[in-house]
Amino acid sequence: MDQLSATFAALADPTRRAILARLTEGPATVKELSEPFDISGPAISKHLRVLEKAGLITRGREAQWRPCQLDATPLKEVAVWAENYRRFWDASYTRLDALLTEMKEKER
Amino acid sequence: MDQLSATFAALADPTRRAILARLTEGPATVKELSEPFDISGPAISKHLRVLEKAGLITRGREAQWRPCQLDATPLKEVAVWAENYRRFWDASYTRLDALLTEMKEKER
DNA sequence: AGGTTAGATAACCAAGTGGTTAGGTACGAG
DNA sequence: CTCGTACCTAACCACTTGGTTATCTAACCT
Repeated sequence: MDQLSATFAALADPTRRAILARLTEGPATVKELSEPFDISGPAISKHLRVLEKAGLITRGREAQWRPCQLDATPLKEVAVWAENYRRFWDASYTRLDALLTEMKEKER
Repeated sequence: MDQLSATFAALADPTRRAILARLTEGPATVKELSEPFDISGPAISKHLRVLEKAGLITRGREAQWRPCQLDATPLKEVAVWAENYRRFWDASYTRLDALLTEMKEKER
């Protein structure tokens, strides 16, 4: 699986997006991350492994804790990818397109 | 499944992203879309249904053809979502953060 | 040494995914 | 009317996913 696909797949789950959102406030242990959710520890562990494989988090070691930290670099690729489609949703780009078409019309 | 999750899930497949890329050049029939890929028609049909459910394409009817058209509005949500993480990857934002921290230090 | 806590792993399950082949529908052309 | 084309649905398969419970390791605290 390529990097971009892995990132999109990781982001497709609301729990994982919530974990990322939490990590914007700073590093957290697995226990802290699991607190807001009504699912078991192993389930969180799996989510974290998916996020780690996608390169969205890094994990350290401190005694019996394994603190997680956000790594947003893959999200830059996502933003860049999405931006390529801006002209298909952005009204001003649509107007620009219309203007260009009009100019071409006048040229003839 | 919420809208954003559906969009991310749809984008997690390279074939579907390639289909979207093709549709930026204008509408296309199912046959035309399937041409670049070495997979069966039904497989393409399934991909198109996923894209349609995610609101990324719309489909018309013209005789025996079912032309597909890009609808990029869900991608705007993706771009907005990703932008919220910009400060975690963008160097200039990091520098801004450092500046703000420095200013706070001086205040004390 | 013994108990508690943080976390990972294993084994399992139901549901979903991406692909296939086979067969059905709808339309245009001869 | 019949044939070919475009497309869909159905049934199936292997694999993945998101969850569970049970069990393990590692570190800390008495």
